[in-house]
Amino acid sequence: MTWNLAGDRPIWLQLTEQIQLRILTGEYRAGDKLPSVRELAAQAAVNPNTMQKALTELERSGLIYAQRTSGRFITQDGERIRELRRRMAQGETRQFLARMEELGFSAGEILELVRRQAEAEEGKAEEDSDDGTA
Amino acid sequence: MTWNLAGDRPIWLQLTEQIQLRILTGEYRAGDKLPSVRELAAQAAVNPNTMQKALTELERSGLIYAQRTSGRFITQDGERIRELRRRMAQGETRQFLARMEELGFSAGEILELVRRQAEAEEGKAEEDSDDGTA
DNA sequence: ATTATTGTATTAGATGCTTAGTACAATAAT
DNA sequence: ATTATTGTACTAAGCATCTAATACAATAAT
Repeated sequence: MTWNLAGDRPIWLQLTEQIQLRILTGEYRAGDKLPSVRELAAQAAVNPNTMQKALTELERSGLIYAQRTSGRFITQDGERIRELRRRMAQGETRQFLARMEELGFSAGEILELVRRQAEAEEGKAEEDSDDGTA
Repeated sequence: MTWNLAGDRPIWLQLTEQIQLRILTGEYRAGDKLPSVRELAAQAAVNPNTMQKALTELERSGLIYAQRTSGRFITQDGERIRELRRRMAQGETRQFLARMEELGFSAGEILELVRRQAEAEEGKAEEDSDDGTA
């Protein structure tokens, strides 16, 4: 995964979300040591102050904690991480359904769209990993 | 539908999106006259300049057009509106799938979550409109 | 002809975000 | 003991957004 920052929202917020995503997906695992503020800032090509703000936000939510000079670490509480992942998925789904219903689609139509889009992507992925043989 | 403005993105952008949504859903119909800039700004409780910027953006995309002193109107091109609605739906679906797959869910799991969430909401809606009889 | 409405443009000020630069305290590494 | 690393804090400057206050031109309404 790479850092992907859009211009229409505060960067520190996007950093918070993306680091959280890395924790939820296991790219950063429970108990792991995070790179230092300066290192993360360099990776993401942002100012250390901005990264600092993002990390402070993640501490507030309890997902990471700081130790004065050893660095920052992911929480040991794996169940908390899995639970948050479940809640995120539910939130995304609820939000998606709400937006689609605002656009005037019924539950059945939405399911059909998701099914078709998923198939389309799967087909594309298979092509990408194809060796070209028939 | 009511004006719903969050603080983490430019207000003029959110206004653009929400007016567009009203056009796509038929709340504003093809050929309709829009309220004046000042009127819309008052409705949304924002500065007229901000609403002006939002409307200018919608003109750029061809969804509305301005007539010097008569006001602003929705495009007559109904097919264009329906086409944009289809594309929006596809975009939302693609984006949703991408986010869920980032979270590590398979196509099958995603479909199941959507199905369950849709049922949950349907049940809730029925309760809401229920007269209380068994 | 006069008035009101509408789109449009401009300037100024307040606020938040981001970067840049610097500094300090605590402690791990040597 | 000394040095390097780390989290943390602060100030200043640049920039975009938003609000506020006007102003002007075109034309619909009267």
